[in-house]
Amino acid sequence: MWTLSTSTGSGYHHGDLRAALLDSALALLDTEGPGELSLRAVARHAGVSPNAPYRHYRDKEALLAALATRGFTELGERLAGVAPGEHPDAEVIAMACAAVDYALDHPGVYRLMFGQACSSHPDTIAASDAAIAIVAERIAVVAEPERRKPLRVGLWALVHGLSTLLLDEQLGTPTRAEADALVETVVRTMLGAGPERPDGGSPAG
Amino acid sequence: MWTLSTSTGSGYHHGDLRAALLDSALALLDTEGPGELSLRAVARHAGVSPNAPYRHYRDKEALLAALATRGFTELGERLAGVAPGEHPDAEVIAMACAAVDYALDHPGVYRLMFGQACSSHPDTIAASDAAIAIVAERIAVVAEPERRKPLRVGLWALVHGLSTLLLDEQLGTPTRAEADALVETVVRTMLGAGPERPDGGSPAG
DNA sequence: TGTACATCAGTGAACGCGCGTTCACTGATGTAC
DNA sequence: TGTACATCAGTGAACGCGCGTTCACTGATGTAC
Repeated sequence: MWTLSTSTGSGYHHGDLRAALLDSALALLDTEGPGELSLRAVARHAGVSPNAPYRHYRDKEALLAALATRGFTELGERLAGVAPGEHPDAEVIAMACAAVDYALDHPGVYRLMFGQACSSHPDTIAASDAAIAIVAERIAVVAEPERRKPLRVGLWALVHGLSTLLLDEQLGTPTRAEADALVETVVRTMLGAGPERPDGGSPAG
Repeated sequence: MWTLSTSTGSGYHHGDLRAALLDSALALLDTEGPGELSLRAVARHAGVSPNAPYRHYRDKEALLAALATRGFTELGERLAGVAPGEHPDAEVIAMACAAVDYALDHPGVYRLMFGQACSSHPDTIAASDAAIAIVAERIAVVAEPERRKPLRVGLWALVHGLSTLLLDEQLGTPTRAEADALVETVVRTMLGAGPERPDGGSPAG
């Protein structure tokens, strides 16, 4: 089952354990959340002995860093994939929804990404910076220069807050559709745009 | 040192171990963060044998719940203590700062309070609801009815997002004063009020 | 005021557990000839 | 095409650790008489 990425399938040699371990870690993380994740459990899930991971990652921290890096990369792709809308505010709202969706799709990885632990690894930092840059770039279009920084931080905080509150079930247990609708309404309200005004309008502009 | 709360001070009997354990847990939690907190470490910090806590708390979870409950109560007191300002927006901003300050003062407890783990205990839920009610009450003054819910959720998410991003050092490592200033600017910007307009003005009002 | 005793609130040793990590080893792979 | 062998990528057992929790026990307290 893991062997489809290469031609080998002997059983003793795995094929692409490095990637399979990341997949396993991701699967476990989205069930349990980081902190509970153990390297042994990852190996177990990948069907491999407890120390096999050490052939591919220096230690547990290295695997977590790789996971967080992959997370930021995927998040960045989603953000970059948001279609440029006719109205800048709609675009910002769509990006907010995309980010929250990512968090809801990958709770454990999301928590890992924004926890304190993983800020150290250079790869992770680079991937994180790249994702942030995508957002910053688009916000620059919406707001006049001196409002950009607070708006960027505020949006980030708003989205991150919504994500974690939803993940931790502090906003009830909405369906995905309900959660998306909530995020849209909240972001729209906070941006000062009316609930349904199509052209949004730069707040206090 | 722990015995000042009662008259006993023999050494064998502690005096008020129940409260001392909470104090120890709080101290440790603010250093390390939850998840790393062990019951044994709490007992150690309180200068007591590993199983002494079981005399006062059914298990580890019960102690954590008590800690989270205390946290919500203290947070509620800070929020309630925000002086009613002349301008409603200023009041909301002051409450946001108070909440972020609480998080910065008690990182570990804050993380515990808003983690998934502690939402189960009824006392904790009650304390949490009380704190939220305080905020909701004041927001009701600022916004017209149909904007209240998104505004409340949005503010909560914004404040929670700022708190966790600051705690996890994702917004650099500002001093307390810098952090407060940032929070004020961000909240003001997100509310649509101009950076220095004294009367704030209900956004999009 | 003094003493017997129930109760309370600690101790210290032990349990089983899963963890991260290391060790010596071995099966599979692929390359040189 | 066949074979020897270095290298790679796994195995299985073991290490020491700290954990949550339980057990039997004991020192201190306070109350009844």
